[in-house]
Amino acid sequence: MRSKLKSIGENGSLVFNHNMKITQLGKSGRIEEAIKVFKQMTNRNTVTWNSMISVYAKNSRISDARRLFDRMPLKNLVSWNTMISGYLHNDKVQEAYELFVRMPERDLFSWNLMITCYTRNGQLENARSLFVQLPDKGNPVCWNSMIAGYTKNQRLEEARRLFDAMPVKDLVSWNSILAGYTQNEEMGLGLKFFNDMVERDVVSWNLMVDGFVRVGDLDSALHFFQRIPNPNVISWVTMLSGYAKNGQITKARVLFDQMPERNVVSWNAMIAAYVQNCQLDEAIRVFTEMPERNSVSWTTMINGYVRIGKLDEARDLLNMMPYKNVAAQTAMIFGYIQCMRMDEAREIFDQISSRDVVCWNTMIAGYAQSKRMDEANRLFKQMLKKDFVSWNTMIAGYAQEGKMDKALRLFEEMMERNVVSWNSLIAGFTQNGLYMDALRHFFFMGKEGKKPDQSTFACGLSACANLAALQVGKQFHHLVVKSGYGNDLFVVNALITMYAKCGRISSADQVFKDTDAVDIVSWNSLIAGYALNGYGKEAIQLFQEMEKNGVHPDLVTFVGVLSACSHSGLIDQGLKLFKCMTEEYSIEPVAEHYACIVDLLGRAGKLEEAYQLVKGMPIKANAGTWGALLGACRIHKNLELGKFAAEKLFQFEPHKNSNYVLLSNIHAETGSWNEVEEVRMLMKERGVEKQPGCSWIEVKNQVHAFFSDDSAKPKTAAICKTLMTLTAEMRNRGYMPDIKSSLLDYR
DNA sequence: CTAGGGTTAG
Repeated sequence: MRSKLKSIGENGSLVFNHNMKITQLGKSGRIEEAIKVFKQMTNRNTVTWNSMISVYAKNSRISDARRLFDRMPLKNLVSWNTMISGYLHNDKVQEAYELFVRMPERDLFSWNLMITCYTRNGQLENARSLFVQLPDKGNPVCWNSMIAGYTKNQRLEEARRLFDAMPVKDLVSWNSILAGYTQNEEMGLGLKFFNDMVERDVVSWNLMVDGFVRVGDLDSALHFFQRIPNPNVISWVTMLSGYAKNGQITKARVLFDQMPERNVVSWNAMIAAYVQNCQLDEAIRVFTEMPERNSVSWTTMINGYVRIGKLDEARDLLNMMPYKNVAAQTAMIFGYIQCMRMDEAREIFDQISSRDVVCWNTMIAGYAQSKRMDEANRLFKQMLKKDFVSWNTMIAGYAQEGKMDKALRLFEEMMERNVVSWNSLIAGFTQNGLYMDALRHFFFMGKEGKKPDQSTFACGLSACANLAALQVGKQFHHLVVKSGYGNDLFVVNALITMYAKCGRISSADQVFKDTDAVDIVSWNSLIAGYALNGYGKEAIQLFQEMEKNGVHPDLVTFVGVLSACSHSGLIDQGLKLFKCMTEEYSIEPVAEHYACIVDLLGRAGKLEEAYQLVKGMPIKANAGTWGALLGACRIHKNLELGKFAAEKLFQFEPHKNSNYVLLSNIHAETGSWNEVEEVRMLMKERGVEKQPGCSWIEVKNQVHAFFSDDSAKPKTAAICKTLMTLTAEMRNRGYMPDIKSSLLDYR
């Protein structure tokens, strides 16, 4: 009897030990070893099965977990909860709910797992309705899950309302609200809340340190870190990575050396710190030194090599990695995409069995960047779970291809849109010259309650610039200041360009002067603005001022300053600057520079020289270059060279109406009417359509566009009548429109 | 063996 009991006891402790071993192996990702232990066990108990289910689930092998769950001999409540937890960790909301409904009895774990499952997948309304049904409201755990769900979705007010209504709050409740503030960069509110807390633990302190790191206030972060009564590994790692993110690698290393205890995360953080600062030699040294590595260690190293373009090293590491995971494989895919090695990227992608949304998005983005939208779309359609990034990548991809109809259709199919969705669409319209659509959607965005960010403003301003819509542009300016983007350089530079293109160079200048720290793009924008408005000398002065300020001009600067010379007829200056650009600044001229110089020489009557320059260009001439030459030929009525330039130009832009008009005008002005007819035939042959004449005016801060064939537009008749009255009035006052060119402009 | 707040990679 005694020995029998002893043997059961020994067996029991053996099972217990094996169960522990399975869990432990699962936690370090050594799933194959865990399976081996499980299979070798002769007497498994329910906990054994539950442990193995959990191990499978946490290593993204959810179908294996389910197979075990269905096969196990005796399920208890924990088995059901474990399986639901598995679905929670694998974002399978539907499957979790099916089990939740079917299970014989539920405890607080079951309820909380299901609620968390909903909140983690953004289904807050479903979570809420479960929470309402929850039988036991006395326990704070489900309340806390709801609060975290709301804060993670930026719904701080609703979180706060729940918090205030809680019958019993524990420290986690307090910390959840605090996390809402610190993680959403509301450090003013966060600090106040922290000070009001009657009790704090190390998590509260860590949240404060993390919050200050997020807003870039490292001094405050350090101040709080030093005041933590009992800092733990997480406190140290948070501070360390705070330094790393801000490029203070030395301080990060000092912290690492001072750490009283290190776990694998501390080592990983140090690797990440070196990777962020592109010190791969140091990173690999830490990687080699560390006592044990996990998948994050490997992924960080692979990503580090990818970042500096050392793909072979990255691939070697991936091959050496004992348990490859999606993140590491995705990092490798990303690397191949960056180097345009799409086939190798796809090969890895196809090998991955459990792809996550990041992996899919990376591959789709690769195809979008390579302008292979059909392949991107094929993958997009195969995706079961899409996030904002998936949709936004597709929208931006279509926009980049100029297929705004497809971009818009996807945008409208989206259930919910974020700022990036709006920005992708609006930027697409702007880049494709559909400025009115860009502005329209900017205002739709406001109606949907989405706040524009710096990128939205930059795109909107660019649309205003191209429409010369000064009044709307000014409104944008006010909105920009009100929204706190007045010092964002993308916005500032767009403002400069907007004012310049609207002919308000003094306003552009004012914006430039009012900005604390301008960059080279600001200088370039202002110089180009002066050039555009015919202020050649001022543009050159600004260029010299820029040099005095120690800002090195780039090729864009010279496009601006050279076009200033060509617009203002500063021929010698322009040629001198061109020489200076190549010789002193060693900037290789691009086609835009040549176009300016051709224009300059043309205006000076040096047509032959201009032609020789184009012929001698080391790079391929573009439409702008030939266009400049053609324009010069028109001024000097040089038919021979004009015809030649036009032929070249037609190769680039065979369907651009204005090129044909220009050539036709040369013929007409030299009296060659037969050739005028020939050009007309050529256009017909090539199917060149007259681009509808387009004009727009701003009335009461709204832009109204008119097209010459736009008779369908309501009120067009009325507008035309008014215009005729205006024209008559102008004529009465002695204005004679120049209709010479219009006569040649056949329809 | 299952749940709520804080760290490292994507």
